[in-house]
Amino acid sequence: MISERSFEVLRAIVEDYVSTREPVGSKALLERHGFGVSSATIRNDMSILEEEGLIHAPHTSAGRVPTDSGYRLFVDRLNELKQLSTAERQAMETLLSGSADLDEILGRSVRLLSQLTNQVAMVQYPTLGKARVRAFELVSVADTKVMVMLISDNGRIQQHVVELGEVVEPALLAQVRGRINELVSGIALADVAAATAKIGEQFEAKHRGFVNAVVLSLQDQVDANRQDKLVLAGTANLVRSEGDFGGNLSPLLDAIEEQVVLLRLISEMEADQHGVSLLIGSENHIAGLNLASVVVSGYGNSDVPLAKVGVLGPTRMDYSTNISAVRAIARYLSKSLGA
Amino acid sequence: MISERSFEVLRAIVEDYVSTREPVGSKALLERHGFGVSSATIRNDMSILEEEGLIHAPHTSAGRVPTDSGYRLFVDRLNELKQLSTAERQAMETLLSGSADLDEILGRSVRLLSQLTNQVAMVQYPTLGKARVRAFELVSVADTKVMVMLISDNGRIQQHVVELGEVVEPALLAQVRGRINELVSGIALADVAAATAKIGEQFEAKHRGFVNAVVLSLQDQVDANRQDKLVLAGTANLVRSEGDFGGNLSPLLDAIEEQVVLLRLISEMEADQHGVSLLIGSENHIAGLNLASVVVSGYGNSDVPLAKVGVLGPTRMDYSTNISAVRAIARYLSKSLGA
DNA sequence: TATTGGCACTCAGGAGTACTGAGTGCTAAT
DNA sequence: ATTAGCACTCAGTACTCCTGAGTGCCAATA
Repeated sequence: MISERSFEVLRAIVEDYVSTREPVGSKALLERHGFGVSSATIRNDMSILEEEGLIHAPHTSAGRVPTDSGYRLFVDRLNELKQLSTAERQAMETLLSGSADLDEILGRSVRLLSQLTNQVAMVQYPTLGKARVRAFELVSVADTKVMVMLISDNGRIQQHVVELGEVVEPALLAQVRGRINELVSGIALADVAAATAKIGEQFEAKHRGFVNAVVLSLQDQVDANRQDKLVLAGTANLVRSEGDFGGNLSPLLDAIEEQVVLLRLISEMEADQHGVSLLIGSENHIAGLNLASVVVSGYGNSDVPLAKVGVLGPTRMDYSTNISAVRAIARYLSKSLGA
Repeated sequence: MISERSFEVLRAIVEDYVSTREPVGSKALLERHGFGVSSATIRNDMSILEEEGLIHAPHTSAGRVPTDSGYRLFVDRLNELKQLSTAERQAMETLLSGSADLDEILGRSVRLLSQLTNQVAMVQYPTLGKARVRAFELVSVADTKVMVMLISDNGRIQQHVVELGEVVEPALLAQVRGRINELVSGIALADVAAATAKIGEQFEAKHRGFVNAVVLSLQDQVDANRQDKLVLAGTANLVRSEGDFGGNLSPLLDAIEEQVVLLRLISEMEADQHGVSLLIGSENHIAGLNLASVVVSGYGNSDVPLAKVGVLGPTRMDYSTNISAVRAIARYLSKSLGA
């Protein structure tokens, strides 16, 4: 077990390294943080930390840099998080004010989060989980096109325009709309496919093409909830911290385009302290992301998280700020969507 | 006036420089393109080109690099564009197949364009121009929330969820919906505000709050068409050609986040040859974009363009490929949205 | 007049060398 | 357990030298 002071030294190293981006040496450490001891003592502590694998010297005559384990210990012992500034709180308030639909809420949140943290921010679309159908709508948008809409009781709206290839009379449209609504209103999304499976039979043969097209679109929309989507913002921030990634951003950028990888990664993360979970550097097992850290939190109406929100950045990030920003945004999302 | 061969030399320099990223010298030029002359002759031609300001030597003992004017002349004399490969055509076909709503079409197009060109692709949302209202819909999505939808006759759908702060009965909802529809169906978008201005008066006082909230949202949506939006894709590509921007991407990234700047830029560009217009390097007068080129084309139902689509990249780009890709996507968009 | 071979000249970029100073590890003293 | 002192290491910088790709010019040629 390392001593209390040794840990303080680790903390100081992490903080200095994060803010200066340069390996920190024993003397510089003394100047910035007034430990009541000499540099030799610090050096002893540092050598202990190095034995424990918490810090590491890039080369003999350089200072030390935290290892992934070092960051991990630092974070695990992080007891007070940096507070959001008043300006930041204000931005949150403004954001909160205008009520809006899901897309807009997520879009704004993710942009705000990326601004607060200067990292790449990501929000996962909420899975519908146990959500139920509130209403089904069918709206004519052109002679041969209808828009199929599915509204869930958590406020999520999905829609899709279907090309029918034939003109459909308003009366029939209304009839189909009514019939499907009867069938699906109030049932769980998971049951929609079963409930609508045989609806075609209830209509005359010549209308079945149309009815089936609509039902198919409806089922697609339900399915689309499973393969959830990710909204990203602030990719530009990656470029600004290119140095921290060894100048090689390609794997990162690829992972970002390949949203699937990120999605799986964040879905598998379990919340720990502060309701936030993080993966530091090589703790994630994705090739090319070993210099990156991910901070995520769940959000949702109750204690059951609907989905995740978080940031991605270099291991050399300001964990304290980022954790509190992610928490704040998660709280906001929970409040906005939990209604 | 420069001779025919001198122009061929310029063309070769542009092509070689674009593909190798290195200043091209007289000897290298001879090897790749078998001009029937000696390197000394080429050098003479090059010195003419340099006098004309079409090429430029980064330093005495280096080869030549095209200047902005050089690229410009090259592009203006570009008579045959690179054809899309069959694979690329196929991708377009696939894209074309699934019919979809506006967001989806634009989203897919912009992604495809960025893949075809390896540049940052951008599509401007179509302004509605002379579009008319096809239908107005009011859908209840939660006890105190309704979704206000506006469907235009060019297939564009806009929607917004409005928080009412009170529960509204379905009957009233239907009534309002019907009334507004009567008022706005078929009229030009520009006239919506006028048509709905006094509708509140037609309802009982206790319902006016609700009615006005709905009408306000409707008017907002019409207004939103004026301040058009831009969809971007492939920002990551910028990073890959970082070298061409002198390693300083910040102004570029800023311009991209500041969509306004880009929007103004592309709106002001007038189509020239091939229906495509381009700004090369310092031809655009935006600080920080002087190493970037922009290729845009209008798209729309008839000859009247609704909006622009294009790519942004380093001046050292493959203009031929990019121009034809932009044209192809513009054609596709026109076809998809012109219906 | 246009083209060519030849030659002197230039200079970015790579390789080699020396120097500096931040930082370490160790040891003996407190 | 802490400290002062000291020898040692080595990344980064600065400097020099060298090479070779590339140019510009000129006199000779077609």
